[in-house]
Amino acid sequence: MLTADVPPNQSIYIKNINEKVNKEELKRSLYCLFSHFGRIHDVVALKTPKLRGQAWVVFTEVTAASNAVRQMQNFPFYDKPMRIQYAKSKSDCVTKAEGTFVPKEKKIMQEEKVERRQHAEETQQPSMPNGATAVNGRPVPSGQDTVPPNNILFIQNLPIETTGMMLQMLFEQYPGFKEIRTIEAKPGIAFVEFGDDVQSSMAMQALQGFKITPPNPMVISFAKK
DNA sequence: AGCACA
Repeated sequence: MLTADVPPNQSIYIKNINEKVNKEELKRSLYCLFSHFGRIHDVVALKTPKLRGQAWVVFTEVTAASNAVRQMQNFPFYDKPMRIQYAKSKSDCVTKAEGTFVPKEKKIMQEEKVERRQHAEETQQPSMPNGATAVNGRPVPSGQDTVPPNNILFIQNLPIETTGMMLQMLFEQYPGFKEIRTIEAKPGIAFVEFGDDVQSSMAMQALQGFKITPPNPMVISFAKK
């Protein structure tokens, strides 16, 4: 009832998105924010008059989409609560993959005013900053991630000789970085605070699996509230 | 509020 009567779909439809955020940044943020639920096939966002403030995130699994719809419902994203539903139809990237794609001959190009008020980037695929789709060669898990997003990250599996300074060097390059917190009594773990959940997610995605020393790929998750 | 992908 809450999520409208749209049948499950591997693509989710998100609305009530802050329209001021730049399209490419939006796609990157969505990718980061939702990649914890499973592998993402594509993120679609348009800034046309009809479509701004909305976006689609295409998962490879319906179950990932289901978890995303439930867990991220009303998530404060750029100061506005996300409203998430299943998409009404399959995404083109999906039908293309399964060979059932049909080009739209119905709709002729009637509304083509490519709004390029900003830079004309053409990076279509929301690739990750470090190109990582897996941590340590393992696929990104999707089940254990029931911890909701948090502006504070929990870092594990650090070599015991890691210093706060070393961590700061790594994390301060990401927007919104606030501080590193280590615990004397507990080497090997740390907390890293960011301004908000979106920023912490970006850093997590970028540094997930990063090795300060070869045998110690970082394991980053959201801290529990 | 608004369901597209060229």
